[in-house]
Amino acid sequence: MKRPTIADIARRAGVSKGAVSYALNGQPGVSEATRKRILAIAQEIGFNANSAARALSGARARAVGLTLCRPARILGIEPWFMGLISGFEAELGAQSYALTLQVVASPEQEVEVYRRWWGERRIDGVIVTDLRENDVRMPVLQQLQLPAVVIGGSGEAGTVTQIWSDDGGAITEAVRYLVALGHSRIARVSGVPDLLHTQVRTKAFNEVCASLGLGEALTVPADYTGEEGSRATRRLLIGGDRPTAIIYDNDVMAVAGLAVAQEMGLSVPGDLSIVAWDDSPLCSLVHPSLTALSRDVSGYGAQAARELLNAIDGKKVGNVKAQTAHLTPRGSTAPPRS
Amino acid sequence: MKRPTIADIARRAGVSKGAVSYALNGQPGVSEATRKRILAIAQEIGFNANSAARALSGARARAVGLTLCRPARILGIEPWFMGLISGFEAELGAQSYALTLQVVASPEQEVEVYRRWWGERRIDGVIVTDLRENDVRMPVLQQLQLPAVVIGGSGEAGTVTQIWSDDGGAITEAVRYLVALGHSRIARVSGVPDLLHTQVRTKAFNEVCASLGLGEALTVPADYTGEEGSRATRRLLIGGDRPTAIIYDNDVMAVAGLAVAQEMGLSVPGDLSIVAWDDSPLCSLVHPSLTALSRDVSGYGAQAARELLNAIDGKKVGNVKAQTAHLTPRGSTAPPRS
DNA sequence: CTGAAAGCGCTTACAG
DNA sequence: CTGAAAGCGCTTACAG
Repeated sequence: MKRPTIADIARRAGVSKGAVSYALNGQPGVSEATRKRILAIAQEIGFNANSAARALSGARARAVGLTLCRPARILGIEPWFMGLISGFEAELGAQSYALTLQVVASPEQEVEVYRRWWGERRIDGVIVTDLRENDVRMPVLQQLQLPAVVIGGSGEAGTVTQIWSDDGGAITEAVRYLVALGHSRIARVSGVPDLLHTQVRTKAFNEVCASLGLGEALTVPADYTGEEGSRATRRLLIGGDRPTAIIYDNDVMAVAGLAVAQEMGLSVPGDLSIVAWDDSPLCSLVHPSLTALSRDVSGYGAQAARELLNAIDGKKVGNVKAQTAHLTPRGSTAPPRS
Repeated sequence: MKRPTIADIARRAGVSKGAVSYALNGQPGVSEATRKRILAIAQEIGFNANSAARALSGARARAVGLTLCRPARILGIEPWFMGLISGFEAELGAQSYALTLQVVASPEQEVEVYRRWWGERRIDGVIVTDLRENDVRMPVLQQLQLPAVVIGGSGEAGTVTQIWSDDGGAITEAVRYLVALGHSRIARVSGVPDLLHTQVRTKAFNEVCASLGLGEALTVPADYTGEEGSRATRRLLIGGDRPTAIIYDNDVMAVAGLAVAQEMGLSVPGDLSIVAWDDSPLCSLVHPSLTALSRDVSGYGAQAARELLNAIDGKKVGNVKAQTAHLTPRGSTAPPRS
């Protein structure tokens, strides 16, 4: 059961190994008839080029890396990453690129993994998520000259291709919608404050609240987990002048917030309106279903993969703006009961 | 910025490349002093062995493969897979094995991916999930002699190492608990009926219901998605003689079922008790929190990875029984309101 | 204990 | 259009 090599094909076709390589890779240097014959033989014997040999002789590793820096307990229920991953796959699979995954505990570990992967030539590029202010990974990517694409930056020009979306615009739309419904006390439960896109959202939230005369814009920082989402929600609802609407930075915290409201005997949306970021099936799973800022997460992932493949091919690309999330009203938002 | 090779180390240490290789891999053939010197240099210049070269010269690819055969929309919210993945990682990372992921649409595609990966020598083994009756993947694994470990089989001896858990025992415990609370009309919403562990659960459910004299054990088949979970739940609750308790084969469907009950004006647990399989943070996220059959999913994954590494090392291992899921009572179960 | 060399399976200039 | 050969960076028998 030895796995077939180009030498086997060459022997059966009566040509050199070089010719087989050219034929298989669609390079010029073999006649059309020979190419056809070689391809037929390869097909017949179930040939797959040894990826190690290929990578070693200067070609690509044909794999890209993704590190996931979240504790296991949150990774599991945040639909966001799996949505991204299936988007990557749609694009990578088409080009038979593999996706190599590693779960890490900190950005420092991510850096180590990047170094190791790149040193081992195990991957041709990486997809970077959760960009932070002064992110430790960026100088390393630059130093290693590791092709990369960053997801979730602020859109500011940098040294690495970014896929970003106008989160500020999206949150502005959400606030305007709530105000139109009659809300004036609108609070927000945010994701990790270090993340760049959290900062973008916070800034936009503050601005729109100010411009609409809503007074102080209250953002309670959390970390995307259900536990922190619950805690932040309780903190907001316990006060005397409690908000009539809360915007959450992800769907998991919004669902947790809904549970807290129910547990406190508040009706949603009667006493409290809820808006979730990152619409996912989770938002439609609960009762009432959650109004959400929707975007095509797997499309976003596919776009990122496409840009990364371009970067690997040496095509320098600037930042790419993805679709802005749009509001999908569902059962969790309504005029406040006065 | 050329990446360093063993030749660079050999030159700096004044030894041959062979000596460097022995030193780096902990093989005998170099003196302790030389080994130390070589390791220090490798450390200093940030050497990582080129994985392609290593794999090509007969060593391992140091990667294992995992295919995920679920539509993107469900993958995203099912905590199960991410839990498994983080378990794999805990074990693989420690041995610096990489995890290669591919999302596929069907078992037939999984077979193709296995063939390609193995042909390319891209991976040393695969983790197989969602075992079905007469699974098309099994003969291929055997034919290719591809090291593998199967998750979620029935525990019957086969040609491939299995990690399995006693799902029958777990569901029996859940039914007994509900009966002890006073329930007699207990229904179940199952996962995909083709899957072996679904069949194991169904059989055990039927048996325990019969042995406790509960009459016909009603299982409505679904597919793990929220949509089907809702549909199945509606179907069960619409009838005249509706169940007072429902056991769901995963957490996502249980959450959907809870929403349906709420939407129909039924109180949980007053009018309906709910038990979810696969306890995950999702179960604690909703209100009321869901009673669940818990197990350590990422521990399960770690165990699977460990067995796979053993299989790759040629150690033949029999089936491994993992911890049986145990009942974690929460707010969604109570005596039925009569 | 160490060095020189073959070989893994490809790709790719270089000759014919 | 095709063949013969070098080379990618390791590992591993084989001599010394």
